[in-house]
Amino acid sequence: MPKVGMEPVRRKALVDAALSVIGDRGSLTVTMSEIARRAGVSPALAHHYFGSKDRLLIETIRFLLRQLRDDSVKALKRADTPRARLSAIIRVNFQADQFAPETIAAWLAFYAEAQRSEETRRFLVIYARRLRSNLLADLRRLCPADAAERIAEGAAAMIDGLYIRQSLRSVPSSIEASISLTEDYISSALAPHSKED
Amino acid sequence: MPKVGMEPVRRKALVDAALSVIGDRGSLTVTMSEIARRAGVSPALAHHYFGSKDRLLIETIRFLLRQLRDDSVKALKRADTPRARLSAIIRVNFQADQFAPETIAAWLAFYAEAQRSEETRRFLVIYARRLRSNLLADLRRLCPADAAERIAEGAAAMIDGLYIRQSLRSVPSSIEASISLTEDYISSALAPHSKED
DNA sequence: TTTTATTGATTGATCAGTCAATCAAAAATA
DNA sequence: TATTTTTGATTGACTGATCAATCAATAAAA
Repeated sequence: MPKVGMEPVRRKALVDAALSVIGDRGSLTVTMSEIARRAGVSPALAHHYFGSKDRLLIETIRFLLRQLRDDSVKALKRADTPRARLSAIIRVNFQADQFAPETIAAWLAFYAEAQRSEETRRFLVIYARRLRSNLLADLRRLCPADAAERIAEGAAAMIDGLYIRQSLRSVPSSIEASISLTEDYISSALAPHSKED
Repeated sequence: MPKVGMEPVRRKALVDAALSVIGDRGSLTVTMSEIARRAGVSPALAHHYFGSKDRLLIETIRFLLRQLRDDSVKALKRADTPRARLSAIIRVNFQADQFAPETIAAWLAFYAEAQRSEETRRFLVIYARRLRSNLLADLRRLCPADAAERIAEGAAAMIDGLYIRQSLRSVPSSIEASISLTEDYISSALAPHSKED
């Protein structure tokens, strides 16, 4: 089996496996053995490539973040008006794969971890800021700066809140319902500033 | 020392200690020894009274929930108009002690735990439903039923979202800012339904 | 004396992390 | 081309630490 060039393959497989195990378990208290087993390698190999469990977990959250960023960039490219761009941002956050129970569980686990790990916290702060500033950029074109800031703050909070509420699987709020709730918030918050009507 | 009637005293001390340790650590992966130490007793005593770590944790979240419910009941008693009651609900959720970093960390930890523990999940679902139905009751008096449902959903999500965003301590959003953001959401969502203007 | 409160000592399980050894491909050499 | 050397990939077995849970023993009240 020892073919050369396995490193990137194994790293990817281990990060995928970590995400999958974390999603299933809904917690970061997963063992290296379990992750390695799902990736089809030995626990020792996971340590070989990542050095420690913490590093593997950090790489895993970076992966999650990168994916969301890439999706955002792609979606924003397809939208032209400020209002369409706002809708695109909302849609990306509630995309099917983002809204899958395992993905939500993983994000939640990382939020909890951020209370202990400074590095994890930094990554999540990056996410929070990015969401806020993406919204802000387009809102500024639709209303005064101070209103834009408030609406961005509110919309970001609503998105995160719909997300966390979804994690309880209590009121099976659908993707569409979440999107339209956020859309309506932005629309009615913008209403007083719209030129027409 | 063995004075009779210590059980309720110890139970309370242990639950308080658990909450405190969880808040500090920002995680449920805390040891019984640590909790017991903070409560000033031996780990064995904690097991004696609670049977297991899981039970102690469950009692701890029940305590958190009961506290929030009691505060809500008290606040609602002081408000008379529907709109004032809505404000009261919002204010309770952003109360100083609820918004303290350790409390937020504890809630977050329990949300993560809810992915694994059915019992923990049930408790959080109760919280989510209560918030929603408290809001709903008064909203129904201010707008049509379908709009009330949507606004309740949105406001609950915004509250939870502001909460989780606060946990990152990135944009030091103040209590007042969070309250007014939620108030504004409700006001502007209600605007189209208001009799005047 | 019986009951309640309390603990120290111990056990058994779980895990992250280490390490020496193996195996096979690739590169170097003959 | 054939042979040897080097190197990357991989693992099984092990270690040390941590921790939940148990239990027998003690001490003080009732």
